[in-house]
Amino acid sequence: MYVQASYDSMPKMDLAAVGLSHDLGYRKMNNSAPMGTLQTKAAGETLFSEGDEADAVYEVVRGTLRLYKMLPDGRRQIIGFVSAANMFGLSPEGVRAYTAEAVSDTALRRFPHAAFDRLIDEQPGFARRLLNVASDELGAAQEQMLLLGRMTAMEKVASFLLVLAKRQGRDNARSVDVPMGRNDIADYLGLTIETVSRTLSRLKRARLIGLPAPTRVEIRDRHRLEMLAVNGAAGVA
Amino acid sequence: MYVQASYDSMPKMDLAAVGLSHDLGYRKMNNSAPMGTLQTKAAGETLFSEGDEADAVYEVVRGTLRLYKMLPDGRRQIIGFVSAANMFGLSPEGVRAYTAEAVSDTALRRFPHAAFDRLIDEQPGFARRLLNVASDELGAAQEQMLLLGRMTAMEKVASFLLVLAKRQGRDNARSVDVPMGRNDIADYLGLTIETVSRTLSRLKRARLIGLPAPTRVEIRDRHRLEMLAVNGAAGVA
DNA sequence: CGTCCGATTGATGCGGGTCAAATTGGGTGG
DNA sequence: CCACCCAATTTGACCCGCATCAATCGGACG
Repeated sequence: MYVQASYDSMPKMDLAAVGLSHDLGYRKMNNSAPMGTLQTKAAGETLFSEGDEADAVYEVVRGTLRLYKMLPDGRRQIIGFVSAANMFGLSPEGVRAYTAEAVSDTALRRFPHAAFDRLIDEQPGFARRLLNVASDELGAAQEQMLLLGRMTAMEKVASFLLVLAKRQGRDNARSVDVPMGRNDIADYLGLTIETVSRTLSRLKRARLIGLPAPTRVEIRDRHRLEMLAVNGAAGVA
Repeated sequence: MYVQASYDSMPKMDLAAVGLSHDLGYRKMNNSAPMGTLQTKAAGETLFSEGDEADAVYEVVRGTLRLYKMLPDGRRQIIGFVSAANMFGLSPEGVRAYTAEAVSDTALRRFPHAAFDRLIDEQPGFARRLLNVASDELGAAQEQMLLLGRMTAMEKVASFLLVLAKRQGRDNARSVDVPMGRNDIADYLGLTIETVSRTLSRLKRARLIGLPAPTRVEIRDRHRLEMLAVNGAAGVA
């Protein structure tokens, strides 16, 4: 399992949730042969649930997943969306802390923990890479805490759109793909679907965005949107 | 810098914020000689600020710190409290993502990143330990997202008290020390100080807790408090 | 063309924020 | 030991942003 380290221009990886991308080189580490087994999930299907035994890490090949936690009465908090070229599911203790479901049809590569652990021990630098990924994830989670705890609905929605855009972003692409429904957005931002919908409508009315379809947002005035992401509804009808 | 691994019964460590504790053995790793330089901060003093260059990791020897992020208009979200025997401040990219301030008078040990990185590379197993810590932190951050996004004030406060108790916990200790003020609690739970105060008062009136002093909470009915942490205000006057 | 499901829009209510005032208690000096 | 001071906490009155409840709306599909 020893391989030559080569960390440049490799697939991206997310450790658990939040959309940052990282190159880990797990592919080249196996001499360019892709390790891990491929599998698919149709939209809405569950990959694993809170409480399940955690015995593998996943890479998203195609599609998007939502990761969420639930309260006993059904209230749901989505802790992150994971899309192509990102990884998730690393949890050292044996039990899943959240559920993973396909938002759209997805293809996934599965890496059993055992193999992953071996790499950590045998491949110098690999662990540090993972650590960097974990720290970035942690940073993103902390950013989301600021959003959930201290931002208004308008700030939350504006921030969300900008993060989506940046994540997909060919730089300043006008059109952003929104694969998840309003329900998912609401449960990610700590709002209701009605508030998400109303807020998007306000942004549309103010001509900051366009909504050609529910799953597509056209950013018309990025600058003002960025102002809103920090200053709230000030300046929007 | 090579040492013999020995991971049992060692000081605890927090990677960034949230109160989980982990044994990393960084002390024994240096042949029992404590590495790192000692320093102190008086209550209210700042250790580092958001945006500063990150060049060290810290261990809390005595006291408690708050880690927080702020919006440009002054709104603050505390992302975690760190107390004795825990660590924080690991961030691979060069810039601090949050500010660290002393809640009470503190003593800290400072570990420059360079030395830490060397340990990661040279000490087999150390990186994996760190990774476990990071993953636990991430899990705690996700738990806090659920709290911030989907819990009521009552659930937030009840959860907070129970986490505090468990963290200090000689098992089911009645009396919990609350070193941080109402302002800090509010900014940690995404509430205002008035709401925190009112909620604590309700719990006191309902005889679930006692408040012998602002910095001390006596847990009188742990069971009902646990119910509240999940079911909200149902069943409290 | 009808059905269905997600999204939008409208009307109303409430949990928690805001503004303001009283209370408490720890620290200090007489 | 006591009186005072000051900051933190608590309590009160009121208000608002977002949730809730309730219709429509609109596009995809048969």
